[in-house]
Amino acid sequence: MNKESQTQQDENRLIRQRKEKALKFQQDGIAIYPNTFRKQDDIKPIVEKYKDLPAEELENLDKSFVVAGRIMALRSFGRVTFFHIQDHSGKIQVYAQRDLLGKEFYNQVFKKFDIGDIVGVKGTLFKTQTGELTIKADKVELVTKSLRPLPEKYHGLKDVELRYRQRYVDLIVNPRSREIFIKRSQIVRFIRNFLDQRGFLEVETPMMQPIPGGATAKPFITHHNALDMQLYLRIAPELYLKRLLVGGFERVYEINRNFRNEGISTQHNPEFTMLEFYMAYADFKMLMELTEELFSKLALEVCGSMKIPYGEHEIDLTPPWNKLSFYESLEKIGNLKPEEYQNYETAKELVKKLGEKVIEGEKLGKVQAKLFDLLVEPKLIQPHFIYHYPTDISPLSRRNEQDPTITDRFELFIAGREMANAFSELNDPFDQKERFLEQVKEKEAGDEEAHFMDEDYIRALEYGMPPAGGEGIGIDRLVMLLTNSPSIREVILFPLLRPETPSS
RNA sequence: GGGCCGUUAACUCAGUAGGUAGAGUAUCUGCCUUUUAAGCAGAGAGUCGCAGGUUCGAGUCCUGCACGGCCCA
Repeated sequence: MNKESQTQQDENRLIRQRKEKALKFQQDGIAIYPNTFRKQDDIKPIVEKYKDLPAEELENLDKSFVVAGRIMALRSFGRVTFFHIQDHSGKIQVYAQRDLLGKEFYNQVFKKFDIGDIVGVKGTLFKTQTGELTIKADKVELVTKSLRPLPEKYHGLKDVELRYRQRYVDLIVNPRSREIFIKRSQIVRFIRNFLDQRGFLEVETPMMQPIPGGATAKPFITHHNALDMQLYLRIAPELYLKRLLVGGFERVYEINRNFRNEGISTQHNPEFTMLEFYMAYADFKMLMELTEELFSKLALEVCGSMKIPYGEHEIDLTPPWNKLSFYESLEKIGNLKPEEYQNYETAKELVKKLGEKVIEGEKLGKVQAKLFDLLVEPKLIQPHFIYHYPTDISPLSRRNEQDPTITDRFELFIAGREMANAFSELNDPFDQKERFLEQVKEKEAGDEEAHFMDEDYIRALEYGMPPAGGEGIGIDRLVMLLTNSPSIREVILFPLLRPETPSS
């Protein structure tokens, strides 16, 4: 079905009526999409400033306001009409009286305005008998005609599919949705300030990479025509950011999209936003403190408290947070004995018993990570740093000085989910090369998520990268946490959906 | 990829035992100068997601498909 017939089929009586109405306006010389109205006031400041003023004082105010917004509700009484308009800041009631607007205008033009139309209003403030601050309109003019009816005023738009596909409608009618995205913006801004104040430089590194690296994940593949070259959408910016440490920038960060070619769930969207930052002359322990400070201050700023609700839980982000080594967590939270997780065969059996697959030739660290995912992660509701991950599953992390089989790395868990991943960076090119070679072996053995060899990255390390700590924080999950959202799709404006089919 | 659930008017939802499809909001026509989920009277509005099947008869039962949601992998 082509686009034209699809929109035609889409058309129902309500839309047809509105289109006819719009054409009639045009025939009568009333512009339906003029760009001449200039608003002077935001609604919210007016409401905040005057809503508590007594009626008599409002009468004597002698002040005119010029606002604009979308008509959200309309109550008409013959010669007088009440309606609410909504702008980006808030909502206010407007009172339109036939005798004030002129009989002909009121009957022939104003009464034909629809819910959803954007109008400009000029008028003075007063209070209705029920005490609501209201603008008495001297003038109402059409700014933009709306051709489609808005969802029901009381229940709003609930259908999640429609909310995601037509986010613009969701944003018009669901205040909760608007709040989430305003908060998201505040969160990102706060993080930028936080890092800027500490001397970090914001940078942008390639989203299209010839060798995808910095994480274990399946990449998207794309192609550049002029260069006739295969490219990958990045799975992480890590290796580029560390090249910048080699280049002499000692503190860098990037907030941008990563792309991972994996399933979709309440916690995964194929493209998602990640903060990564790198700090020279720092180690993973310093990053723990920095993370505690960032999250707790962020919660205080955005939610007004370090204790925040999430689903059925109350999460307390007040530092310091719980800290457990990876193995300790398997024992204390996963209730495993060392002999159960340290013995390769026993650990493998245990994973299978818990219903997960073990791939032939998988290393012990990977099997232990599966035990962790199954037995420990879901229980980490309050903030927990889990540190000293097996070297097997940490190909870019610095080895621990005492025990080379583990790394100076931590992950942060809140509400049963990974929120951050950080480590003292591996800056030894000899070791890094060996780790890459290990990864290549795993890749050849069939692990699609294993790292590629990145010769240029090794070359960069050979010039000398200062010792550093680096961390990645998933912004979407952080926003979920701070907005008490159960699904990642609630915090992404346009989550990936299959294309609309004409019949669905 | 697997399991469960959903898809009925523009929106939010009902729909009994398989017997011609309902409500509220929105829309249209009246009445109405302080309403606020305004009110009153009346009217119109549906390929019941799509395609098959069973049946005298399917929104309802069966199969497949599409889209979405939740859980699992």
